[in-house]
Amino acid sequence: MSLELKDFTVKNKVKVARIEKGGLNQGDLAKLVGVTRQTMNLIEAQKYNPTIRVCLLISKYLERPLDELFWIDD
Amino acid sequence: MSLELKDFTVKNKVKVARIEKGGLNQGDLAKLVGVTRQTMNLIEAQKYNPTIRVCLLISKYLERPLDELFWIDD
DNA sequence: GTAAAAAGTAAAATATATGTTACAATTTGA
DNA sequence: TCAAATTGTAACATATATTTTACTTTTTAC
Repeated sequence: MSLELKDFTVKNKVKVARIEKGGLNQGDLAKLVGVTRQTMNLIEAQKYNPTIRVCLLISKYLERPLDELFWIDD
Repeated sequence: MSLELKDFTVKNKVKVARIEKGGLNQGDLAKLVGVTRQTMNLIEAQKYNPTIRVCLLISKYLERPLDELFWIDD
């Protein structure tokens, strides 16, 4: 059984970055980005693999580069 | 009718970056990343919105930062 | 010029990101 | 403390990313 795409778990520091930004809760960020709070919760919990569009909007509103917010360790 | 998520079109320069890397065709890159050639074709044609995992792997194999490869114009 | 390779594309099926609703657990501030 | 705000989570529904198969068009190399 070879290495599958899903073996590369995407890690992120969205939660840390959001809190460092200050005064922004999950619901606020979700609303800015245009997803539900539940989706933002799952992203912060690293439970799945968002689309680049959502990531770009998170990057924009948290004012952090994509490469700083999302990575895979290999 | 307010602004929807889908109004933010994701742009990318994957095709340019792949060709600049040299000696890598769509099929090669697709195989490295672990998606089909058709998916890579649609991504390069900017027909849709890939997941961050696929983007991270493209970034890795093309040796370009995410922020350089993908963006939204607003 | 022509054959082979690469790229573009499309329809139908499948996997999964995201939404909706609802409730429980935890944290925060008075 | 205790109530309110925030966060975690779960089942089910929906939208869409990705696959599969297959064919056409364009590019490349001889």
